[in-house]
Amino acid sequence: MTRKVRTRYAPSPTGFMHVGNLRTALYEYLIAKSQGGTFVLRIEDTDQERYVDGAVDVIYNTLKTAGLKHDEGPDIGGDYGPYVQSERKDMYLPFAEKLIENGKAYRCFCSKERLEALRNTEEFAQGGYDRHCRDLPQEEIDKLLAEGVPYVIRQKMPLDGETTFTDSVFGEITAPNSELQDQILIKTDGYPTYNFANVIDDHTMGITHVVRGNEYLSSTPKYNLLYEAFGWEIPTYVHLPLIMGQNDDGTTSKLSKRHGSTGFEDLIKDGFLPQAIINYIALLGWCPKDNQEIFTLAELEKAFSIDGISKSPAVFDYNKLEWFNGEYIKAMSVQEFEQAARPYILQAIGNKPFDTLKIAAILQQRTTKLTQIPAVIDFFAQQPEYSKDLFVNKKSKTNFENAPIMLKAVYDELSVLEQWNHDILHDTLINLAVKLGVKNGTVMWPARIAVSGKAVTPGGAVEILDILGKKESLKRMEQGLQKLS
RNA sequence: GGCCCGGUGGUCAAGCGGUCAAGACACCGCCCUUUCACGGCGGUAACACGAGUUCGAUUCUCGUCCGGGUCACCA
Repeated sequence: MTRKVRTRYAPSPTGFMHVGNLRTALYEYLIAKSQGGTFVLRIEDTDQERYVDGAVDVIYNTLKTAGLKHDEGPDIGGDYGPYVQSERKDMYLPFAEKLIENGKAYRCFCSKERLEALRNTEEFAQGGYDRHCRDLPQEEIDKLLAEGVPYVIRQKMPLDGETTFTDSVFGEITAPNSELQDQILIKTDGYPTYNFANVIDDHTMGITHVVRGNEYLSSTPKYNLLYEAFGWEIPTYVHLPLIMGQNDDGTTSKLSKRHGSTGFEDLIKDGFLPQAIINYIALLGWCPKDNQEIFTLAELEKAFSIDGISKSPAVFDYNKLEWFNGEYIKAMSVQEFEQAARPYILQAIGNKPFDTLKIAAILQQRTTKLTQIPAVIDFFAQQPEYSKDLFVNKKSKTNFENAPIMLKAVYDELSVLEQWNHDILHDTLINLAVKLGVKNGTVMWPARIAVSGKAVTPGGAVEILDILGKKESLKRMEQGLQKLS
């Protein structure tokens, strides 16, 4: 009971890290870390046909950028290796054969053709495989074996009664055994099926908490029967509520690509920060005692507990993720933000020699997704076409009468400036407003419109002038004056 | 369809027999302000339904309805 906690993340290398999987990985990590346990990475590649080259790297990279450091795994080793299922291939068959000896499993020689034909019957729709080979006479088995007929090994399920197990999230769950099919344990290619390999690996690797998505809840009785058949200690099951996506018609279903970006990489490409993603999905299905929302990974490791996991599925909300992202962006130092934003800034300004740090500074407080950046600062690189109506603004008390006057005044003041920096620009313009006896906005607005050509910009007139530089600023103001005349 | 699970505002959610039913996102309004945003303040909005149990049900039980998951030599 006091065994040290060991959890495992066991993805198959498909080349794509779904946020549902990431969240599972996160929770396994947190369950282990919150109790001083060990987090293991195991690659489940028993499906040779689906194997994708380079997919394992996607897993490593994702875990790394997400900060989920595993304690044991294919790349770093450990006492329970190997950590790749294909490398453990030889250990599964003996376990299956032991089950045959105990009468808990049997060889099935049914051909794929027979199974295919069976599949189209009413009978199969009702109860699945007809257990044709379940009670084959020994001599028949020997004969088929001698002939070299390929076979699979199936689990012999109890025909009646029921199986009960306890899940630490969902509580006690009972299912009738008649629902359980004689599932395949070892395929004709000698590889174990996922379900079988999973049990063997989890046990031989000393996994104490089996954490996985709720979609496995209904197959858990089969797992339990396997553990019992071997006489092994049953692990603590932790089934996680599913992450759903909202469909166009208002219904929800398991989050998939039709709902938008669902891969970790995709989300990053969309401009989300790894830590924001982690923080958000941590709260999708789990709630801390005190309702705290912003968590560092380290804080999560402290606060996480299984009893805070909820039972009902959660809809993935891009809005809220974006809010988290904004919070993380605001919490960065300007330097950090500049670094994260740089590619997007450069995308907009190209090789123009603007100060990216200054641009980052005006961007930081109003950015919630890095991908928003290019569109809002495009005017730096090139003055957009704009209507002179922009010069009219009620709140700033500007109109076609005073706008040209203000702009000209600004132009005159700035054109004689020896130095060009934020503070000087700021003081000059504020003083100008005082001198003219108008509110700040009345001189700032026309200036900002003239140099940006946009009604909405990150930063005010002063910041933009500063970044643009004297020459470009004056040029744009001249054009603005022309437009107004 | 069988089996399993779930059902508190649009979304995430607290609640675990007695609350005016928290909080966050989104939305709306006001304030601040050289635009937008940020920030501050405030607002709209929920216990699926019906029976029980109980002095008292969002909370416990059952049924209904709705939603989801699962039924492969895929994981």
